[in-house]
This record gives sequence, C-alpha cells and structure tokens, in this order.
Amino acid sequence: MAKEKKKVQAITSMDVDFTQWYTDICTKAELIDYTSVKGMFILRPYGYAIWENIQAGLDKEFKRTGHENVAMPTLIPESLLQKEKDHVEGFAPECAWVTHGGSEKLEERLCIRPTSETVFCDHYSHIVHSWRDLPKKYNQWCSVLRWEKTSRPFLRHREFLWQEGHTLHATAEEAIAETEQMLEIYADFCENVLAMPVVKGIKTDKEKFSGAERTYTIECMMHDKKALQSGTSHYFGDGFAKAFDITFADKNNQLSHPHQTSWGVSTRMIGGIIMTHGDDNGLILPPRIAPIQVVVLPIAQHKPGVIEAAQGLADRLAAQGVRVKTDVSDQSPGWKFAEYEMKGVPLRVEIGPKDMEKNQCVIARRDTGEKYFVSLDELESKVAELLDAVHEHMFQRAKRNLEENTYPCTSVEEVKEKMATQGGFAKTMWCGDLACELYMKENCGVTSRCIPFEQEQLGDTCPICGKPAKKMIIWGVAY
RNA sequence: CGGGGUGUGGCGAAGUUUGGUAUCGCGCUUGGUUCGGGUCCAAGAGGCCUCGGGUUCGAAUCCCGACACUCCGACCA
Repeated sequence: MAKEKKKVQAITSMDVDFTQWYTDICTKAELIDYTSVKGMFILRPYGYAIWENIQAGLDKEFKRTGHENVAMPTLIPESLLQKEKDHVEGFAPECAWVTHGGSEKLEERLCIRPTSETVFCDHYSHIVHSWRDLPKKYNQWCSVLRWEKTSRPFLRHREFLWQEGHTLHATAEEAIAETEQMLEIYADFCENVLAMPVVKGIKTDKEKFSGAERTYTIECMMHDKKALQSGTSHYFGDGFAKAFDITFADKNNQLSHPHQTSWGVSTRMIGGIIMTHGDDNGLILPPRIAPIQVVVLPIAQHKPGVIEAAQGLADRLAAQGVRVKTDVSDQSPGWKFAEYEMKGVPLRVEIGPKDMEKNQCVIARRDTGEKYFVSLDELESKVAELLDAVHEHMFQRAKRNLEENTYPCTSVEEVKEKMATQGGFAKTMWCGDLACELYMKENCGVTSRCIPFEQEQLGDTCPICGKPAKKMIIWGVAY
C-alpha cells in the first residue's frame, strides 16, 4: 500500500526518461509552473529564490569589479536593431514585435528586446565623448524575449531572466581583459557556488554571438552527458561602435571608436544545477545557493517540548546566518523527509524525544544520504562543516562525470563511435575550417563546444581533413 | 518549422474500437488516529470530458477544424 502511494508521486527515474525526469523535478519541486502562453513560465517562489541567490552572488562580484547597474527600456525601434548587420541577422528571426499602441498602428514597429546591445550602444553614443568617459561598465538585470520554437523549463524560455553586462573601453587590450575577467567570474561562481565544474574556452566563428569578434564560454556537462553553455562573454572589437557611431577623443585628441564587450548568464543556470546534481529522489541544491540550507524536522512533534526544541535549533542556526526552515505541519515525518529531499535541501536536522534525552540531533545529508548523530553543543560547527562538505562532494562528483566522459580522439571514426556508444565530450585537434565543423555535425551529430584554454597536443593534423592543426577543440551534443 | 504522441475534477489514469445517467487512485476539506522514511480509519467537496463546428433522438466516444502540452529532428542562451 505504502509502495503504491509512493509510486504515484515519485518522479520519473533518470534512466527511464531523462527529459521527463527533468520536467518532473521542475514542477514537483515547485520551481516552475506552465502558463497559457507557450514558452512563458512562472518562476514559483522556490525557483525564484534560487535565482535571487544567484543574482545576489554575481551582483556582488560585478560591483566588486567596478560595474554599475542600469535599467534600459524593453522596446527597441526596428531601425535601431538593424544598425549592426550580423546582429540583426542573428536575432531578427526570433523577435516579437509591438505594432500597435492602443488602437493606433505604430509608424515604426518596436521589438521586445531579445538582448540590449543596440540600446546600450545608442545610449553610449550619447554619453561618451572623451577618453575621460571611459571605461563605461554597465550591467542590467532584466528579462528578454525570444520567440523560440520549442521551449523547456529554464533551458529555453521565450521570456527569461538574465543579466547582461555591456562595457566600453579605450583599447582592445582593455576590452579583451574585461571579457576574460567576466568569464573568470562566471567560472568561479559556477565552481565555487554552484558546484558545477566548467570547461573554459573560446567559441568557433560558427558558434559565436551574432556581431561578436570573439565569444568566450563556459561549458558544463549534464548528467545525460550533454553540454550546457552556462555563461558567455563577448568581445565586440569596435564593430558596434562604428555601426552606432560611438566616438571619443583620445589623449592625443584623435577621434576613436571604443572597444566593447558584453556578457551574460540567465535562469538557464538553474536548469544546469538541476541536471548536474539532481537524482531520482529529486533536486539536490548546492548549499551556497539553496534557498533552504537546513530543514529542521521535529519527530513525534505532539510530545511536549519537541516543537520548541526544533524551533530552538532553527533559531540557533539562523543566528549563524544559515538559511533554515522548520516544518511543524501535521504531515508525517516520512512525508517531510521525502518532500525536502525532492526540493533538494542540503541538510536535514531531525530532533525527537529520544534525541532530547541524549542532548543530540540527527543530521542527514541530501547528497549522500549519510546520517550523523550530533551533540547539540556542536550543532553550529557541524552544520557549517557539513554544508562545506556537501558542496565539495557535489563538485567532485560532477567533476568526475565531466572527466570520465571526455574522450581524446584522433579520428572521426573514433569520435563517431564514442558519441554513439558513450556520449559526452570528444577532444580532437582541429584545423579551424568551418567545413570540418559542418562535417562533424553531419557525420557524428556533434557541434563544437569550445576551443578550451587548457590545450593538449593530441597530434599535428586535423582528423577531419588531414590539414595541419594547432588547436584542440571539444565536440559534444548541446542543449 | 517538419514527424510522432497526448489532451477526461488540482495531479495521474480508465472509459473512446462497438454512441446511452462520468469512473478509479492520489491530492483537497472535516473529525479521529499515528509520528525515527511518503501513518491508518471514516465522512465530504470538487467535472461546459481542451476549444469550435458538424452527424445523431442522444457525443468524452463518430467526422472536420483549431489550440495546447510533449517527444524526435532543424534553429537557438
């Protein structure tokens, strides 16, 4: 009977159907709700709280590195969007347009921003005149809209929350340094806060951002061995500046175009967290962004003093800055265990009459399921220690997944065989030609993920065309 | 945008082949009971059967159309 009940509410097993498992977690852990508009999702309080924590962490880093937040308009006139050729080609197909104001048809239709390069450029052209005005380092937290054909919770929304940084610099060197700095901030955040190991690198021309000269990326590997681009940072050169007529007088009173960057991460990261860490019991949240880090559950809560004891432990942890919740609802303890596991709460503290007699509590880890009997005198220190241990273990586990599923290959056949049988990433040398990328897509079903910063010399020639090759590239199937 | 699948109380399904009073489980409400891994018992509430047309005395069921979700491709953060 109990088994039947569990089956009804259980999420689909990862091995049975990975995509269904993913969707189950999104809805059953109360992160997301669907709406009546395709591709538009509601971030429910628990899902939004994860985003708020990501936002808080990154925003602090942006400010530490001298960036200022701004708020730009949602609507972009068509003429403005068209100023940069590559950019408009990249985004026009997925723009949504406002054509009417009230009942009046507009003279010029307005695009609901898919990204804000053009608005920033227009603004910068007004406010930048002198080398003294540089650098300009702006960021905005907002939502953007892209009319995607297919959508999935977090991974592909038609409207999604993100952050877009846009900076202007006097020199190319400075702009490139900025681009690289922001990629490092993303990479550190992924690894140290989200416990997601990354591969840092550069996108090929085929995969780079529309209008960029160079796109840096961090790529993560999900549980199903597919790649998720988790953050990007672009160097634009002075292409946009020229298109938008942004000029400044340099120290020699020469009129110059500044060099530009943009960089962003989105709520997609939450999809990455789910698919990197989750298991068949639900979500597993990295402690440093978990909205609830510790849930305190009273056992036999009708017995005198138990609820008070649980609340007391929660108060002690809250005083230490731990995000803690106590659940004294009349659900059974077993139900609560399953519920907070589904929601990925890193640590569970149990306290019942037996514990109270012994001046102890039980702490259970979400990542390993291990349970510890902990003296109440050591509560704070043990929780702090375990939160770090959970983070570290989650990171190492994900790193192992990445490393064990990345294969150095020296022939197309080998890539094809590995991708067909194992999945994951394949590393090969590459000549740099688009034709070879297209060939890989056609024959192995993979796209280039990045040319990693950490290069290895796997040979001297491109295994696809046989021409000399200097760079190692990573191939994979991407989300 | 191409190919498949699915739309039935909040969720998951049965019923559709062969038209005839809308069924089950979970959840929800109330009362009791239990509490260290999704307690148990009882009583209740809740449905334009996705939407729009048609056929029929009668449609969840048959026919036509739309929409949505979902999976697999192509495109994309």
